[in-house]
Amino acid sequence: MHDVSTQTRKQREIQQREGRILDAARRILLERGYLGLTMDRIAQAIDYSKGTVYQHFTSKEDVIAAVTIQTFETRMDLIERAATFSGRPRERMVALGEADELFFRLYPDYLRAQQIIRIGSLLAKTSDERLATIQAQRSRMLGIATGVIRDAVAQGDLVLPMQMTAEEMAFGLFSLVLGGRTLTGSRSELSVLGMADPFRTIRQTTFLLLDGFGWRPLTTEWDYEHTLQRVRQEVFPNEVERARGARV
Amino acid sequence: MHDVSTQTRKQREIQQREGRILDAARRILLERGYLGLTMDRIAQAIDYSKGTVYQHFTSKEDVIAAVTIQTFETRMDLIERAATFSGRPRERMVALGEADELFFRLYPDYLRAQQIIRIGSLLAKTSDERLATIQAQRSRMLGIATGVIRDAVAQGDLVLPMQMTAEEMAFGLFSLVLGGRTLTGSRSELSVLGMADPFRTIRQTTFLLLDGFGWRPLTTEWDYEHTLQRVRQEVFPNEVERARGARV
DNA sequence: ATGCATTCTGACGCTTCGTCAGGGAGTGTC
DNA sequence: GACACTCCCTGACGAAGCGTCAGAATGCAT
Repeated sequence: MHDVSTQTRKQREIQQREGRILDAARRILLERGYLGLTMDRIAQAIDYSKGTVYQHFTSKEDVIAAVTIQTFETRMDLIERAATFSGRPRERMVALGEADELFFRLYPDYLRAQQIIRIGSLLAKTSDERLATIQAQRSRMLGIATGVIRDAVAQGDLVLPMQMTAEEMAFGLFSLVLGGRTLTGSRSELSVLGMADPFRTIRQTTFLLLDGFGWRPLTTEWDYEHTLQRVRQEVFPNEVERARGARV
Repeated sequence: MHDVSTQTRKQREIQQREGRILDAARRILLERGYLGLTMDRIAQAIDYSKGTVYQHFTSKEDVIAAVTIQTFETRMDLIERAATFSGRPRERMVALGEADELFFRLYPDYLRAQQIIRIGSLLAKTSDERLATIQAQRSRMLGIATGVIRDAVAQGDLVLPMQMTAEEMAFGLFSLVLGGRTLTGSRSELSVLGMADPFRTIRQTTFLLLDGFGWRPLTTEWDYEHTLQRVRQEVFPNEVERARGARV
């Protein structure tokens, strides 16, 4: 073996380069879309040869997967912070929703990468390891949501309706949010719908779905707008500020 | 000008070929995914040269768009039939949901094509005319949903909650269904969720969302399972039978 | 048969992908 | 400082797909 510090320097350089690749990919993806993202372009952007890029990623789909994995960590960070919010379980669920809304406002490129990756035949081109990571991330996020649901049941705030499981309820909530974001993402669909503030609509619909679940206290019994204010001030003051700045 | 009937024969032939192209594309898309769909492959499948395929479509994305447009007509057909179902407005909304569920059961390839087309930079490669058609189709479908919502309001069964508009409510419903289908589409996500019957879960969640909207009669006041049975028997006997056969 | 119009074809140039033989650059040894 | 060794980087290359277009083929009219 040779000098450790030198070894490390090189390794650090490589590690760093991976970050630069992802940054470049993110930018290109946002500017030129999926078809505009090419390995040559990435290589040129980071001023290395294509072969070097291929030492980090097996394909351009693999790069995109890595982009989503990286950004997902930020997403989880916000969600985990939201989960620490103290209050009735339903208030914590509202906090989770707010965390995710802020996330999508702050990182609009995530949605795009996500949608590309979701296309079956593309995901198949990523490395197995990355695939497993994505799987693990999803289940981590799901765990937090079902956890809050179970807490609500334990506290007597919620009786699972129609013999649904906590997972099925979480599935419903995720569906609503994912679908809403997807529709929001394609400008043309929004214009058809003539929606002013899709984020607000998704939020309101989520509130009403929770009412439909019979999750106490209902919106008629509790001021969730106030809860929202608290979450924003107490948990996400910086993010709210940044989201205000970012035009989405 | 020459003989009209001959002219027509040729034109019919061309028309017919367009159908064959779409059929082939659908099949290839289902079997080999987006990346496996190539213009050469399509040409080979219909036993014509690539150039001929290009006389119908400008690009492979254009083909996919045409696939969705064609299948969407089937979707609209089911939805329009559902809209004729007589009953309280909420029952008609249930009928719409059932129509769409049957549609996705019967034509699973639609979801795939849809997701591809939704990716911005791909949609950009389709012809303007097709783009306009897609736009028109969406607004047609939206119109039916908002129509039912407005009927409910007119009949006093529904008071729009939280100052939402009919369009925003429709947006919420579409979001839920679209998101649910998307999650259902990717096997890996389902396995994480451990869902037995995602279609049922989406249906139940929709019911509960309508409850959340305060749309009378609520599930506690009315047997919508019975409504569902009626819809299936009275409007979609054939489709239900076919859906039973199709393993999705 | 001949001319004309319309349609079809596949070879072609171009782009991107992913690979890999060969050329550094850095490190350790004497 | 020379040499050997390892690790990393490079860009040229074959393969594959895209979209085009000059020319062949087909069908119709006279």
